[in-house]
Amino acid sequence: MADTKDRILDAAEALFADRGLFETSMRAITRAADVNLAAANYHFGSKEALIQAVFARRAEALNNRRLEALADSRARGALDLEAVLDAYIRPALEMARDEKAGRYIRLLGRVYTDPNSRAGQFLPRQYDATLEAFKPEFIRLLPQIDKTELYWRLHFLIGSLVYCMAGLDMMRLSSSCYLCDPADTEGMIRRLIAFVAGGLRAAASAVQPPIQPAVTG
Amino acid sequence: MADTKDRILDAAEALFADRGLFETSMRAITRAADVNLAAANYHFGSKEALIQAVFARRAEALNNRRLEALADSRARGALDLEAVLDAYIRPALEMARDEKAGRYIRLLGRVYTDPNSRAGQFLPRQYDATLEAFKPEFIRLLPQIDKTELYWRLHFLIGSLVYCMAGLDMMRLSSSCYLCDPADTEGMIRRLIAFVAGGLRAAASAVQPPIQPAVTG
DNA sequence: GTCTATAACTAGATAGAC
DNA sequence: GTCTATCTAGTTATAGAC
Repeated sequence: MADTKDRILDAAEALFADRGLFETSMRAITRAADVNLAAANYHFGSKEALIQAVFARRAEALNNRRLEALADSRARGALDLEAVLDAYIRPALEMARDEKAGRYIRLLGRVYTDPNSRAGQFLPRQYDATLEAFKPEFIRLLPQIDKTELYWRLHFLIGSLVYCMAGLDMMRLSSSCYLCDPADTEGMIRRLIAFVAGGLRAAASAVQPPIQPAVTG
Repeated sequence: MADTKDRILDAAEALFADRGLFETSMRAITRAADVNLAAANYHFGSKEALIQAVFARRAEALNNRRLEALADSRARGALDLEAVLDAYIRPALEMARDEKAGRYIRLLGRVYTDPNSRAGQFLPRQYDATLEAFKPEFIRLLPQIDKTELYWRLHFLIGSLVYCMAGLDMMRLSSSCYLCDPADTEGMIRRLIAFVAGGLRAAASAVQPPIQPAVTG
């Protein structure tokens, strides 16, 4: 049996992932957690603080799993591009399969594209350092790609990943995706790695400089 | 001077993009539009109906620009993978530069990862047909990629694109992206096309079948 | 730590005058 | 079509008994 604080965090995490931060009331959370409304405010102080607690609880675990995966691969000496991508992508998508932590991954995928959400203010702090730790590997493995280009590509990579995290429910968005099995985590991980590896390795010359070099307003 | 209905749509679109659907009250919208609260309900009936009207207003324009771009390229006979991607990606990201329609693109990018938002229910209907129109071209241009693999890759493509649409504000997510200029629309379009083209073309063999073929729960 | 009760406020929607 | 005023129901947060 989880104690009150954990039950509130679990219920909040699940409801936030399903309905959104703002759409979820403290009353709905405490009802789901079978806890008194006043108790939630006693433990967390405010809804805002509860939101932060929900995110803080899992961020460190995800960061650690990514950094450990990178260190493990490095220890085995086999640090090619696919291995680096695996270390970054796999922890997130495997966590998505976990019944409880999976709700956090879905939630994270949702608020990631939400710059004005309150989450947009602390998420960078929670995940920036880990991305920075991966960056030297990308630079080393893709010396032919200039840095501006590379950073754009990392941006695109994160977009694909976040979209997968946000929910495989979204696959309905295209009716034709009936062939894709959202439950096939391993297939999704491998396919995503192959896709972004291909994108990262694409010839830099494929991008011509803008037609109007610098004078554009 | 726009009439009342358009002023309400404009204000709603802007506020929805900045704060989210649920976070924006009818009062905030009518205040921004300098319109009476009751007038908004008179014209649209409910907040829900107003939300639908905001999305419906621009969806057709975006679809048409994509389909016209595809037809134009086809008419010029130069229909390679990059041209197809350009026809799909450019209309969205160029629209993002427009002062008014740009707010819709940001809004669209945000709600796209929000399957439980009310928007998640009508967005598929609004954009599915257009994606279907592009799909035969991808199949034709990438015959070596099997369909399941290809549909996954289209999913990843949409993820990258949506992330770009959602906001270049997000680039702050990684401090190192100071090199990327979010205002460089043309550069972003070309780089995104190069990236996803590389991903779509990646060797299919890069994805091995899952370790446990079919028996996994 | 947990509860009841409630304060203080905001939401969407509408009735009815003009 | 546009307004004021208001209804009903929901929200966060807290005071104070236990």
